[in-house]
Amino acid sequence: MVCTANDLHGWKDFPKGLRVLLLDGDTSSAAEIKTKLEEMEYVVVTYCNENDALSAISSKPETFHVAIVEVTTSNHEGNFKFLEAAKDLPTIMISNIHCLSTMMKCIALGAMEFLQKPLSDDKLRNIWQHVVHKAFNAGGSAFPNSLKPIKESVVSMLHLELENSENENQVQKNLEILNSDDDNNHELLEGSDKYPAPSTPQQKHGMRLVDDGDCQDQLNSSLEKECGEQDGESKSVETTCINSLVEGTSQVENSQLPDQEAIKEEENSADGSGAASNIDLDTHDQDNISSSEKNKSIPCGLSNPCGTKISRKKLKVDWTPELHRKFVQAVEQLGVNQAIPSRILELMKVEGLTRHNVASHLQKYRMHKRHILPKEEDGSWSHSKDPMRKNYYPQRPVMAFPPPYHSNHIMPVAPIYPPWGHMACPSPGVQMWVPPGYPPWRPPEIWPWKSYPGMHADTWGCPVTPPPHSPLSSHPQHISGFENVDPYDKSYSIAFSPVELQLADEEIDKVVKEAISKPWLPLPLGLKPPSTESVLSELSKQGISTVPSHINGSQLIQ
DNA sequence: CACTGAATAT
DNA sequence: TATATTCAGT
Repeated sequence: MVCTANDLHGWKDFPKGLRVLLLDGDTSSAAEIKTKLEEMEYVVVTYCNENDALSAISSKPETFHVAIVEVTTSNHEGNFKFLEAAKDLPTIMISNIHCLSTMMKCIALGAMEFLQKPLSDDKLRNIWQHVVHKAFNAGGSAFPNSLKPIKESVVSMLHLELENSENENQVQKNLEILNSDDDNNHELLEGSDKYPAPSTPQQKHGMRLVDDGDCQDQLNSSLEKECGEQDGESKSVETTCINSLVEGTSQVENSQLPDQEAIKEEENSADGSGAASNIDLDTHDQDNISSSEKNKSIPCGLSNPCGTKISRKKLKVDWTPELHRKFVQAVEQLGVNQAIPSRILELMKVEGLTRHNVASHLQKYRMHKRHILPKEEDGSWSHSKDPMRKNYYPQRPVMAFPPPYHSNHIMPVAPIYPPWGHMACPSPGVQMWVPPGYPPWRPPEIWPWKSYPGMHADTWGCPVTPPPHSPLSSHPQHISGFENVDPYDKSYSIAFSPVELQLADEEIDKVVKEAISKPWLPLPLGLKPPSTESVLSELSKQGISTVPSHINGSQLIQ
């Protein structure tokens, strides 16, 4: 298996958001540390006396991942108390005092580390390592729930290393040991957890083992995923991890310089379109030695002696928000009915992306647009659970932009309805019938897709322009064509309000057309199939005098 | 043959 | 689940 971005996802983001309890009687020192930590994207809660801190951890033991506790000559009894009370919380003692016995006592009582003030940035930055350490060493029932995701994340990564290193027996052996050690003994790595973790815990042993060029692309795309939105600090943290993974950098703290290469490479690949970044999906010059035997590349696939650079299994494309945004943009530019993989591919201009990749993604995209994933089949849809949804109208089908509008940001949709508009743009979510009791349409932003942090609500591209009106506000009464179609309108399932009644005619028109174009779908409540005459009459009212020949074609299904 | 879109596999 | 791969149809 290759390094997937997902596998690394949890890891590289990991330090970010880690919750730190900071107990420091010296408020200015506390503030300084808090500031630093927050710059490093830790979440810090400061306490100035141990009682507050104690009550905090006793009432909500899962609140924090790690604690930093100051020891002074005057308060160390209290802090020792904290230390004992916070056995499950990786705790780092900090102090101005240089008393060996105090240090020893702290450590003996379970502190992970004893640091002298002033704290270096590096020490602070790496406190997450204690969390990981604890996550792997804390056993049994004492294992804090808050650490589980972290452990899972790391386990996932280690597992991945295992699979990636088939070509290195030594490495694999080490990893097996490491993996089998997950649950308890880490002598091999750390000696014993009675002793303080060094400031650079041995987790790096595991990381160092990852040495597979295969990861590079994926890592880049992972990087790319985050770069758009995150500040430099967090980037440096994550690339720190990545670098140590890829290059075997052992000193995590020092790895910021090498980072620049990766970042630069990525920046270079960013095109001029203004997109935040660009994926470098390279599908031709690397090998995946661990390619599966089942694949056609079968027998000589493994460590093929003949092939220096064999055609390796393609990397999974990670459809990052950015990549997806390009995709959606391309689809929108093309218009739904022109959005075929090859053209999307052209418009996306993403190197290495294949038509197949796009086709696959397009398939999924369409599936969701057709809300093929029926969830909430109960009646709960009528009263939106999502407060946003209420104000969100899927208003109109995604239409092609005229060429001048091909900018790289999502344009307000000024739909262009070609004569074949309603046919050309089935926009199934918009026009599809909804059986009674069935969720009429789910705005894309609440699709049950994996939601990327920072993924914009319109990332899935559909309603790019929130309608200027709510159903109860001044709704233009004479919108031509189908623009007024509002499949989400409650009028399908809920009593018509007086205002909504104004829409009724339009809705009926819409319904009629829908019925014509999709005869296989059930009619909405209370409606009978229209007669051909009435349909034609309605159409002519809309200025459509002739019914396109394909209007009844089953080709509409596609 | 090259492509699409759906089905199926991983 | 997300993406890749396969497959049938054009």
